[in-house]
Amino acid sequence: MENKTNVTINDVARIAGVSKRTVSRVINGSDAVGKQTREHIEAIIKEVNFQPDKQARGLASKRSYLLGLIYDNPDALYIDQVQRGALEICANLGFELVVHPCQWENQDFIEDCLNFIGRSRVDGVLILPPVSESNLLAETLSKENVPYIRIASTDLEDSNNIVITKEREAMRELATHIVELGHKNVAIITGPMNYHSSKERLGGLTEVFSKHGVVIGPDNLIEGKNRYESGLECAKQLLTRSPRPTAILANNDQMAAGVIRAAFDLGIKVPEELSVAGFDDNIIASRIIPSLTTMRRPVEEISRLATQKLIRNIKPEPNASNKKITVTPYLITRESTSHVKK
Amino acid sequence: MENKTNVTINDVARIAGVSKRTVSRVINGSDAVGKQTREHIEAIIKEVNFQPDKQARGLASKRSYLLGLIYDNPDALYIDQVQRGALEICANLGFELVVHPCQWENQDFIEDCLNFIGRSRVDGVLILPPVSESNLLAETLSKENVPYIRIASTDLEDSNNIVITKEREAMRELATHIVELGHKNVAIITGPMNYHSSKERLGGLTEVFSKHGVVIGPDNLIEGKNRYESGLECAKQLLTRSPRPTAILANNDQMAAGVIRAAFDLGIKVPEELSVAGFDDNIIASRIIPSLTTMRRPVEEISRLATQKLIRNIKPEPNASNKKITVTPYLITRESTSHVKK
DNA sequence: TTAAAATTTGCCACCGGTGGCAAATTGTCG
DNA sequence: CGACAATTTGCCACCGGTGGCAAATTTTAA
Repeated sequence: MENKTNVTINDVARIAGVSKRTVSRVINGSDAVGKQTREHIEAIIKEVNFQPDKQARGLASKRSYLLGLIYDNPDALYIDQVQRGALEICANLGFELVVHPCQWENQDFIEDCLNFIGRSRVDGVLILPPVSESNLLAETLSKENVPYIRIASTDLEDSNNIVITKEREAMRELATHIVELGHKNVAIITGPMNYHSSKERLGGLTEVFSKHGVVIGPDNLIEGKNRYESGLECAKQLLTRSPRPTAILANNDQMAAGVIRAAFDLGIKVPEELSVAGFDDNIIASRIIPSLTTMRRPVEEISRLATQKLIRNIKPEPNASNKKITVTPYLITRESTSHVKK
Repeated sequence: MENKTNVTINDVARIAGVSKRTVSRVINGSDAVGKQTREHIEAIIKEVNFQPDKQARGLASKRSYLLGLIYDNPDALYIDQVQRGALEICANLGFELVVHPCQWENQDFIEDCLNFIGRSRVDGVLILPPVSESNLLAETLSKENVPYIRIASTDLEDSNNIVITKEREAMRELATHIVELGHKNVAIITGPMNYHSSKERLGGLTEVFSKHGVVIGPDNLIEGKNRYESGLECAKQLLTRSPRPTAILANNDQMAAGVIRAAFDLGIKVPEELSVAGFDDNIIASRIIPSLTTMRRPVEEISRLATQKLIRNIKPEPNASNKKITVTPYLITRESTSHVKK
C-alpha cells in the first residue's frame, strides 16, 4: 500500500523514459503505441499506482468522468437500487456518480438541472421516473448536447436515449392472475394520471379485465398519489362502497401497504376477504403482514443497462450495437392475494 | 433562460473591462477588491450566468468541490436520509456529492477507499456507520491529510472529526419505557457485537434494566445481524423458550419487523402477548402492522450537521466555533408495545 | 505638496493532463 | 540499396481557472 504521494504523468514519463504524450496515449487506450512501449508503460503505471487526475483530464479533454443521477422520487428503496446498479457499471468504467434530487414539478426545474450539469460538469445524466417523463427536459438536454438516458415506461419517441420498462405488459400479467383467482369486483388505485407510467399500468389492467367481463368504471377506480397515506385514504373510500370490491390493485407497493392497513383498521381480512396487489416489489412488500403480491421491477438490472448505454453514448464504441433496451417486470405471488370466496 | 453557451472567466473579464485575476478574486470572495469593482463584476456574473468551471478551479486550486459519501449499510432508507441532509448543505455551499458504497469488512477496503478518494479527487469524505467505526480508516485519512467526518455512536477519541449520536442515552429512554410498562421478562436481540454501536445500545438497556431487577443473561440475549431475516430467526428462538419473554427489543427496525413476523407465524399476538421495539424509526416502522415503537434517529439533521462540519474542516472559517456535536434519538411510541398482562 | 504606506489591479507562470502536427523510426517494395 | 509509406513518438499550445509578485492607484502622514 503505497498510495502516499500523488504520482503525475510526468513522473511516469520520466521513469519510462518516454514523453508524457506517449503515456497519455497508453492511459487512453490509443492504438498508436508500439507494443513493447505500451507494456513497459503499463507496468510502470501499475507499479507506482498512477491515477490520472480527473480534473486535469477533464479540463483538457472536456470530459469529467462524472455521471449525474437526476430524480424526484420519494421511494428511497428504488433510488438505492438504482444507485447500486449504476455504481457497479461506473466502477468498471472509471466513472463516478453525482446525485441530484430535484423537484420536477417546480417551475424552474429545467434551469435547476441545467445549472447542476453546468456546475458539476457531469458528462451525462441518468434520469429516473417520474422526471424521465419530462419531454421538455429531454429536448433541452438534446439541444445543449448533454448525453442522457431516461428510464421510463414507454417509448416517448426518444428511443435511443431510453430504457423501457414494459409496465403495460407487466400489468397484463397481474390482471390475468387476478382474473384467474375468480375476482369479478376489482378496484384500482392508480398513480397520478398525469404520469405516463400510471396510464400504462392502468391500460394493461383494463385491457385484460375488459376481455374477461371485469368492469372498471368510476365506482371502482380512484386516483392515488403513489404514497402510503394516499393508499390508506383511497382504500378507506373503496372499502366502504357497496358492493365492496374483493380485490384492490394499487399502482405501487407503498399504496398497497396503505390498503392493507386500511383493511386492517376496518376489520377486513386480507386475503380472505380482500386480495391486494402492488407494483415494484420494494422491500416493504416482503416485510408487511400479509406479504404482498406484486410485480417485481428488476431495478438494479435496469439501472446497469441504462448506465452502460449512457456511457456508450458519451464515448461511442464502434463495435457496439445500439438496439433498444426493454425490461419486463414479472409477477411475485405472496400472501395478499387468494381465490375469491364464493 | 440563457444557459446556452459556456461563459468563461475571460468573457466576464473582457465585459467588465478588468483582468481575469480580478474576476477570480470576486468569485473567491477575496477581500482585496475595490467595492465598486466588485459590485460591477458581480452584476455581470449574474447577468451572463457565469459558472466557474469546477475542473479548472480544482486543477489550479487543489480543490474539487466534491464531497465523498462512504458507507456500507444495507439500510437504503438510512442512506437516503443521509443523502438528502448532506445535499441540502452541499447545494448551499457549492459542493456536489459523490457516493461510494464499499465492503468495510473486506481486506482491501482501506485501499479501495483511498483509491476512490484519489480517483474522484473529493475534498473530503463523510463516513457513515458502521464504516465510521474503523479507526484504521480514520487514522489513514489523517495521515494522508484527507478531511473527513465520522457519524458514529461514541467518541472514538477523535472528537473533532465526529458527529455523535447518543445511542446509549437513547436506549436508556427505551428501557425505561419498557420497565414502566411492567415488563420483567425482557429479551434483547443485539446487533453484531463487534460494532461499537451494538455495544452502546445494549449498554444503555442493561444499565436501566439492572436497576429495576430485569435480568439480562444468556437466556434472553442473542446476537443478531441487523437484518430482517436475522430478526426473524432470533425471535423464533427466543419465543420458543420458556418462560417466554413478554418483550423483545431489537437493535434496529429491520430486525424488529422480523420479530413481529415471527410472532405472527407462531400465533403470538403483538402487543397483547408480546411487546416489540426497534431502533431508527425508518419507514418500515410506521408501515408494519402493528406499527412499531422505536427510537427515532434524526438522520437528516445529523447529516446536515456533519456536512457543515466537514466543509468547515475543508476551508476553515475564522469565526466558526468548533465544538463537539451530539444528537440524541428519542422515543416514538406506537402500537407494538403495551402493558404486560398480569 | 510630496514621500511613504495601504489598497487595488494586472501580468505571467502553472496546475496535469490532451490534441494537432511534425519528426523520427521502422517496414515495404521496385 | 534507396525512396516512399506506415507506424511511433515527441514538441508545444492549450483547457479555464488560481497564486505570487510587481505595478498602478489611492490614501495617509509629514
